[in-house]
Amino acid sequence: MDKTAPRRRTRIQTEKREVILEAALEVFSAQGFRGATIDQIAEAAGMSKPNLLYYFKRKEDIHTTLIERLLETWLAPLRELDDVGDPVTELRSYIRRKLEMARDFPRESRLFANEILQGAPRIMPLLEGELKTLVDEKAQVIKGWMRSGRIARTDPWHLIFAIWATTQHYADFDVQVRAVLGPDRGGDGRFEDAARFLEQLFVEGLRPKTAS
Amino acid sequence: MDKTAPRRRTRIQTEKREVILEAALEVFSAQGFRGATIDQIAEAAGMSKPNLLYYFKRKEDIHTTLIERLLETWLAPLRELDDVGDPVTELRSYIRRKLEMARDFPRESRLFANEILQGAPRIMPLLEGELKTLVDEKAQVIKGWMRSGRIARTDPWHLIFAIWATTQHYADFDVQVRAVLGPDRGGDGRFEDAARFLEQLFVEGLRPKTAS
DNA sequence: CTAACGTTTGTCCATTCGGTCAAAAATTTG
DNA sequence: CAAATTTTTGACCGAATGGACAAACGTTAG
Repeated sequence: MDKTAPRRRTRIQTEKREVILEAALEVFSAQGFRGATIDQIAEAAGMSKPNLLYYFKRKEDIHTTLIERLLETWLAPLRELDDVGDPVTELRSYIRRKLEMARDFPRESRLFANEILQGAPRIMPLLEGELKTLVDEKAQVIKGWMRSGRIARTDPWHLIFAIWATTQHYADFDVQVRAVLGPDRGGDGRFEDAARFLEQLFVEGLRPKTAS
Repeated sequence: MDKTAPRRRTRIQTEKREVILEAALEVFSAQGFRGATIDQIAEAAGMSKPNLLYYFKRKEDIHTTLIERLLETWLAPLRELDDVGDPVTELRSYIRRKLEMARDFPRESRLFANEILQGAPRIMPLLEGELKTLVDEKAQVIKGWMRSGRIARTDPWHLIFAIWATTQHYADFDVQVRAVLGPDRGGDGRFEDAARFLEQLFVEGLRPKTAS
């Protein structure tokens, strides 16, 4: 008679858990795990602390749920990187998708950055497992492109790092980007400027064109 | 008779403050400001908490001192970016210097990243002031190079962001880089691989060479 | 309607944390 | 050496924080 079987989730539970996760994303991404308090999350979710703890037993459970869910969304663009079609076009649209994610989901990006910065205590296994596997796989695809001479020979792993770094920079270091660009250039247009720049950088580099 | 004049600093004070700052860098960079506790810093510095508080009245004072000091070191490579000499060489060595800083001072990089991620609450003025001024100035230098056709025309500000992002990535996301590269490729050689890759990326991009 | 189950809240608790303070110990100075 | 000053420490404090709990309140199915 194993009564520990996980009970079916109620409608209210489903909804409230969602509200909590949304609020927690806001707070965790801005304050980090230790910086965030349950009270802050509860207030952002519009409920009392004990009520929140009814849906998630521990603070860490919220964080874990958030990160697990995030990782899938986060890696989706890389998963889509495909062997068919023109390599330069493929990479260009990967960069574009990643930049759009930095624009549309900056909180998720910062949540992830926070976790990695602290040494990834809660997701180390995922990095060494799922993530590494996926990157290795895609690195092979890129290597194929290089072997067939359709893009320049270089290190595929570091190429992927460079794409991650440059795109996520616009989410993680947003305040710095805005501060440096100033009120005018730092406005909404900054993502389009970034897109144009990154496209050129990754495709052409900085070497001047020897006349057109 | 203003007796509040700052007393001369003792030898012991000078030394102990240094020990504390070193310990605090270790702890702050790994835990963030809120995540770090005075006890942790005190222990890392080999002294009792009240003793530490004798040298720095408040936790925030340590952090502020650390960041102010850091910013100078951090911007030094950019300051050196000079108008004389070959632009590609200049940029290449800027990238190399920044990458060396990521390798040699990863804790400083993470301290800075933590601060920016949390919205730069303690250094916003510096970003909008000193930092912006410097970047604007160097952007003009780069623009000059572009006008004279010695490097390709593109956005100098986003170019600087890209250099920051790609180099600091190896400090801030170190655990992820190691996890993905695995034990062999993630060893000491990863910075040289990164250097080679970044040089090629920024200079040539990915477009395949049209036969040599 | 009512019993069973799900949800919410007020209260409470132990721990941690930043910081204080007075007194002891060590060091410097005359 | 002795007085003055600096350094160190143990004990302590109030506030914040993660979490427990039982009682009250709502909802729903028979």
